[in-house]
Amino acid sequence: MPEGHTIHRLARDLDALFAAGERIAVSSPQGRFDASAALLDGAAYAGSDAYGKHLFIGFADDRWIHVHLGLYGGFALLAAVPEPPRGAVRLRLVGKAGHADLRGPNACELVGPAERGQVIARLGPDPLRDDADPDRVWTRVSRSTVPIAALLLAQDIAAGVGNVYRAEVLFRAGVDPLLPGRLLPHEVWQAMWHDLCALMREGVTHNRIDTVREEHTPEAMGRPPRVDDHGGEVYVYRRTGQPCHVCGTPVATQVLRARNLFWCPRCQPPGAVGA
DNA sequence: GGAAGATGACAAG
DNA sequence: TTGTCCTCTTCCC
Repeated sequence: MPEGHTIHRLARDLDALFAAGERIAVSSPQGRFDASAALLDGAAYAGSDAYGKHLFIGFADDRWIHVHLGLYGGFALLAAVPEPPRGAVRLRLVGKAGHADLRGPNACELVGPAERGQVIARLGPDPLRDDADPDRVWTRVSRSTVPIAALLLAQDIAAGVGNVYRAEVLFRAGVDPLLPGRLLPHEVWQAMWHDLCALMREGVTHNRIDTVREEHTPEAMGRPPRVDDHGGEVYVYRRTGQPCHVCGTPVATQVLRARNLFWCPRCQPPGAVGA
C-alpha cells in the first residue's frame, strides 16, 4: 500500500477523524510503543503532516509520532467503536469520532521538532507538496550515471515515489528504465515530473494508483478490468509476461537494486528517451 | 501447517 | 550487495 500518496491521504484522513485540540487516547496494545504512548495518552491532537513516505502525527507541545509504514505497514482508520485489538497493533489512537490502528510499521517513534526536522532534511522534494522544487531533483538526476529507475526510488532525490509510480511514470514517458540519469533530456524530465505530480495527486484523491490513459482503459480496449490488491489499473507494474496494453509485447521484469522493475521492452527499448 | 512474497529503508561489510 | 526488520495474505502441501 504505502507510497507517498497513501501517506498524504492518511494525514488528511487523520485530520478528518480527529479535531484539533481534541484529547486522544494513545496506547500500544502490542506493547512496543508503550513508554511513548504513556507520555502522549490524553494529549491534544494538533494535526498530521506528510513528507514523502513519512507521516508525522502532531500533538500539543510540538510532540510528534513519526510513522514510516515500510513495506507492509498499515494504518486502519475506523469510525466504529474500538474492539479489542486483533493481531499486532503497535499504536492505537482513539478519539470521539473513531479510532486508528497501526500495524507493522518500519518506524513508530515519539519525536520533537529537532528530530522531525532531521527526517525532513534527509528527503528530496516531494511531488505532493506545493513547495517541491523540481530543479533540485533535476540537478541530481542530470549529473548521475545511475539508471533513472533507481534514481526515482532514491528518497533523498525525490521523496514519496515508490515502485508502482516509478514503473508507471517511466512507461508513460516511453523512457528506458536503465537509462543513466545524465542521458535523460531536460524536457523529458520536466514532462515526467509533471506527470508524476498529477498521478500522485490523483492517487491521494482516490486512495489508489491508476495510471492507464483513457484510450487504453479496459473499456476502450475491450479487455477485462485488472483486479489486483493494489487496487488500480496500471500499464506494467506486476504484469510480468502479460501483454502490454499498448503494443501487446509481454511485459518484462528484472531485479534492480533489490527491487522488482517492470517495463515494456518495445515501448521502452534500450536507450529510449521518450516518445 | 508452512513458505513465499509485498508498493521500504537501514546497517554492516 | 547482503541481511534484517516487521505483518498479513496467498498459495501450496
